[in-house]
Amino acid sequence: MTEPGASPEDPWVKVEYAYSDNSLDPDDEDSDYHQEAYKESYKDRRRRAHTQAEQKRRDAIKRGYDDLQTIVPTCQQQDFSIGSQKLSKAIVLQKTIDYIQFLHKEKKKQEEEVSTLRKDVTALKIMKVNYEQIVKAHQDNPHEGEDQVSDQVKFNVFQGIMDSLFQSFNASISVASFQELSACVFSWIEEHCKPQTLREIVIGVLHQLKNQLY
DNA sequence: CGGCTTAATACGCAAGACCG
DNA sequence: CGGTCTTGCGTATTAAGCCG
Repeated sequence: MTEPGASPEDPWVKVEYAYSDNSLDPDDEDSDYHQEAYKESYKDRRRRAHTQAEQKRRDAIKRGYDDLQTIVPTCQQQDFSIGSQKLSKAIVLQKTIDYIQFLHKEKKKQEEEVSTLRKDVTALKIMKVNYEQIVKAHQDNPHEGEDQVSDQVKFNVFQGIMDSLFQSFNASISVASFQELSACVFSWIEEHCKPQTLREIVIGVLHQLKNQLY
């Protein structure tokens, strides 16, 4: 950076600002000896300053590698036959990359697990509501169900549910080939076999059968 | 006053020497 | 062989001076 007041035409004056040296007088411009000596001093000072700056830069890089080795668990594993050994920079970098990739995979796995657990919670909540309804129905009419339900009744319930599902399936899927059918099945399941939909179907079938029986 | 030029300085990289 | 140090070089940044 240029010091204020320094003339660009006279670099050695600028040097006086940047690297002041009491042993050399930059004002003594008549002396070639002093000029040369000052030039040399300037060069030396520049070189030293640069060397120091470079050392500082290397220190910063070294600190970075040391920090990585401290932070990354796979860099801390020790070979007990040798003891704690310093890893090369290349190895520290490679292990760091591997560790970051491992963390990414772990994160993805955990996100998938959370999603699955959320779905489980929803399903369990629905089941809980159903069981509570069953319990309430039993409390309202304690003698209902004491008679053994016949296989025929069970079959009728199952048949009613399946019939209802088939109607929905048949109405939503109109395809020309088996390949098309295969492709449609999953989207139909996702759309029409949601827990809430199934619950409504089952309730409808049970109501219908109940009316028929009593 | 804003844009351009110039010079000094800061910064970063790479090559080569050296060391353990 | 890997790390460190020194040094030269190129580029970016900054400040001063000049000019229309």
